[in-house]
Amino acid sequence: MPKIVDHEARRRHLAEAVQRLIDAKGMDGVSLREVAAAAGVSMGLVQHYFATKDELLLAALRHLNTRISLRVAAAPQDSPRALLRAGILELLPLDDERRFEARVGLAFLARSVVDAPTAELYRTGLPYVLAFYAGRLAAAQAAGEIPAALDPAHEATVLFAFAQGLVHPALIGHYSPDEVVNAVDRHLARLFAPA
Amino acid sequence: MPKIVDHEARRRHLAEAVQRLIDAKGMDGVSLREVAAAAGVSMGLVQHYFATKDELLLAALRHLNTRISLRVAAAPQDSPRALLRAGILELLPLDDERRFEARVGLAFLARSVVDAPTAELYRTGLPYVLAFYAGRLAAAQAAGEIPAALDPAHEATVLFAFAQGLVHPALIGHYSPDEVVNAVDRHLARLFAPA
DNA sequence: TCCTTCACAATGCACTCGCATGGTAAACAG
DNA sequence: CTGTTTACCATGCGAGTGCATTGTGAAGGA
Repeated sequence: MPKIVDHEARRRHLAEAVQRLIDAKGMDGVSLREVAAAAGVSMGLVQHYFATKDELLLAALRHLNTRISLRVAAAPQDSPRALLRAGILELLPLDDERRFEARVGLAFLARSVVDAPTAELYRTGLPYVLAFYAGRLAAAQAAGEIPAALDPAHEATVLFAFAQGLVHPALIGHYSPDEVVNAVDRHLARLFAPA
Repeated sequence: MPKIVDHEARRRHLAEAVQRLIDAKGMDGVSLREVAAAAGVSMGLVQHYFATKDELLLAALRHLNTRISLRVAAAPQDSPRALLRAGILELLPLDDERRFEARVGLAFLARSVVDAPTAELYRTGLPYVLAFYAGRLAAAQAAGEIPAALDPAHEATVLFAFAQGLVHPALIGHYSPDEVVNAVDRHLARLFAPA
């Protein structure tokens, strides 16, 4: 047996280099050579771990998704409302880290329109995201914090779409982070208003 | 004076070819050669009307914006509510034409993250779009169709972000056109509910 | 010791890219 | 007619692309 290497660590390292490149130059600023340079490795290594560029990009997207998911999962589980709020704010470019993720994420969103495997990733992931929101909404409903007449699934759709729709205006500077948080809080306040 | 040519017509023709290419292959599927081929002209002509590729892409985005704006402006001016609804549905991929526009628009949205001139276009355009929604909401308020306690500017933000957030899930097939329309109508119905 | 296997590295290839260059044809002014 | 201006076309260049190929060194099993 030859050298022992942590494959997953290498792949993560490369995926992060890809994300940094997308953040800096956009999706078409990503070339195998630049990825290798950004990761501080040779181009041969990149090819060793990813057979094609498509695989590399897909891995970068998966890595992004798991990072965000982990952060949401690590949010304090206090009240359904707080968890819901945290789950929304994690998607919005409120600080450097989330701004980075939002920029990269938007590039992949656009890619998914013309790349079937990328679209498939979103298509399978979306139900889980919506179920998360709907679940918190239903829990709040059970606790009597939200009118029972509301449909959690529909409210989850509105909430998620609303949050997603805030991303781009925030990225180009139309809304400040404070304005984004305020907009979200006003929306939540209305949901959690007494019937 | 040499040959007389309709410059704007030529530029529009090229801009539409660019949009078709973006729809088919995404933003990085656009090359000067392919644009020329898609437009049925020589590559030299493309260069004659656009000094750089960036200019060409920017023209394609402007052309897209004016097309959508014209359609919204042509909507029946019945009630504020109907106009508001029409103004939202025009942005959503409910039929082939709007689906085409949404796909192209999303590509430019992603580009605006890394291309300053593109971002500038969105940044200057957004206030007008939001003002359109806020204006219709205020009119409905004046007519007593919407609770006076609501803030038109905030509701415009929510409405527009919500609509924008529906675009991508609809594009990848998570929501059918009917589901999209229903979601919008449910949101509107709540706004227009008696206080 | 040999030999296989894995982990890379280096190079080369065929292709595409945006753009610059240089030419030609047509239309009108003089 | 000549000259100038505009509208194009064809070609070429240098740079960069993804990927295939080949080579090399190290780590263990037999």
